[in-house]
Amino acid sequence: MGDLENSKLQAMRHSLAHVMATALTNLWPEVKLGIGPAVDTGFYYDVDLGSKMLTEEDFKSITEEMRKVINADQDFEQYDLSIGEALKWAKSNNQTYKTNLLNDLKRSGTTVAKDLEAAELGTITEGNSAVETVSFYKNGEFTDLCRGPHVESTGKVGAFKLMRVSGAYWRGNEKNAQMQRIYGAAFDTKEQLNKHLEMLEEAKKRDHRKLGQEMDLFLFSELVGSGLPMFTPRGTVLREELASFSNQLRQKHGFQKVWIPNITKTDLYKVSGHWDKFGDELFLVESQETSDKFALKPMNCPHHNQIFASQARSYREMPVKYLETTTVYRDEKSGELGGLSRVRAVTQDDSHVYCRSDQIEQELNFLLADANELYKTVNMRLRVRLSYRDDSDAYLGTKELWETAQKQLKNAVVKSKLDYFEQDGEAAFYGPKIDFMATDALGREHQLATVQLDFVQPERFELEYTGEDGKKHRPIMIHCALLGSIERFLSVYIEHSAGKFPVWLAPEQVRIITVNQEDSTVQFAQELLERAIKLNLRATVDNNNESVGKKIRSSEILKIPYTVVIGEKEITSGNLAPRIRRDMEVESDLETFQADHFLITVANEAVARVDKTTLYDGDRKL
RNA sequence: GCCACCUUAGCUCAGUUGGUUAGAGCGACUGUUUUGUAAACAGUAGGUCGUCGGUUCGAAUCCGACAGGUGGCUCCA
Repeated sequence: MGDLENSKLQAMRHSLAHVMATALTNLWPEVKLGIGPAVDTGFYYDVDLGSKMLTEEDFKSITEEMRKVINADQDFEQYDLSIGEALKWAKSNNQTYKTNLLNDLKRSGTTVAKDLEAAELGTITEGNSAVETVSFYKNGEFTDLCRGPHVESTGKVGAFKLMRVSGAYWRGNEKNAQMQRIYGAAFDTKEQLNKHLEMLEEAKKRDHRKLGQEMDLFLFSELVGSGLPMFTPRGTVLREELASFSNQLRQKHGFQKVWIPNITKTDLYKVSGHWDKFGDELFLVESQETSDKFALKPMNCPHHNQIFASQARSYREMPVKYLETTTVYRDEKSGELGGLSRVRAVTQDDSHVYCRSDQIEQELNFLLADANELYKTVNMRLRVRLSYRDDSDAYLGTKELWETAQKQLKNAVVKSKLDYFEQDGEAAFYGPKIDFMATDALGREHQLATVQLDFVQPERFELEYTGEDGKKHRPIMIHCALLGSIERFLSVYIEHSAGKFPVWLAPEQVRIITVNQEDSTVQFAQELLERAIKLNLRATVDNNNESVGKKIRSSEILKIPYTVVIGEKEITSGNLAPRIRRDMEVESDLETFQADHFLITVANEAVARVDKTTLYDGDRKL
């Protein structure tokens, strides 16, 4: 989409916010308006209706009122007022939020206007000079403080649908009053809107919480507590296959597995500096035997540092690389939890490199290659953001160190051929980083993997190695998680794949169904199962007293990739006609198999992590 | 943590304006059937209606608190 079209769409969406505000004012004249910008897929307006609580049932009347405003095709007229006059307008209309905005604009030298507000209000930030005049838009009887731009008239606003209402703090600050935010989706055409709504529908069908239950992957229990997922045998297969893939990739590059306990004395975090950073998020553990204070680990690096520091290190053994898939615990605020995407027990496929500053690039090459391979295998497009420091003093470590590190970061990324962009001021205070963005089958972007350089922890823990010169040197640390957190990754991946896992990840790869329960049939099925298990396949026999159709159905519901039916025919011929999950692409000559040939083919497919699944494509429903 | 909404059997859901023993489908179990590529038939067992408290002659239904969930906000990356 071109910039021009894009800005037209933005104007249209923003105009719809005004149309909605007009409708709300018509319906509830006492409404106080906050701000109403265009967003990604539509628009919203924050409003204060006093004690009136909007629900989705109000959408019908609001939408009808909006239709009236649209049908009246009122012109959007722009005019300027001095700040003083604008304040009078706000006061006489009892628009206290607008008064608040105008007062800030008046002394804009001191205003910290958020980007959204700046765009919405047209705050002139250059030179920090106070604003003297402000822009208004009027349509029909409705007037609003607004920079625009708008479409010419209310009749030209495209297709929209009110989506939901939720709470939102005035100016995004939790100390301020809470307003009601009404969201609408809006697009140029009805078709585009429908396509968007269809995508949301599809997303709902794939919701990992729904599939997690249907496919028996994971669960929560009120007795265990919120944000603490448990995984069934099926879900655990997914976790372990993913983790072992992620580990294998790095083990090929010299990473070694380590193991650490899940709790530690809090002193560890006083040394690392995390004590202050984590604050309330730290789960504290009380010892009944000693006076030591413990905490559940919220990250692994300080523990790993102890392993590194346990010996005198030579430059010859650098880099030292540790790997561990382990769970960290963070006490998130209750309202922030949701499904597997935000949990309180987070399993990271964590790794740490301790290296010399001249080895950064080489190590990054490895990690980028690993990330590339992992995301290629799970069929997600990857792009990266290089997050650098800016000129402020908010960073630790020398400028020279930052410069050489950032240069190596960029070299490695260029070499990896990944799409990338660079951003100053996005680095952590302790080092620059690479953030990976993975795009799922519905086009949504997720941040999963990260690679971060760290100049601070080696300092805090006084990590060192002896150089060629016989002197002590500080290593650089590189933190890396390829999946990020397994829980979060699964929340994304289950929706990405809609639960149609490729063979290597499928909790159950082959299901053997018997046509009847006669001894010969069951025995043949049992023997086939044994051969499958010898090939490390995850297979089961279903010899329940049910119709074949019924048993096929339950196999389909579990999205098992291959289902074979065993009856008279198979027993006599020794050939199988596997039923292949519908989304998988198959070469035509693979339709009937000699039994062992079939099992070996599937086993090879699993080992090679071949992915035959076809992903969602908006125009082609699967 | 804040705002709104939600919580009835393992799952998905009915349940009139508060009124006897709270229903259905799927699943589970038992029996009949011996099944050929997405649902055979019959029967049985499952619920202190999330928990605690209140209003009422009477509460799944009304009110409150708490827990859990959902959508946002804030946070986090």
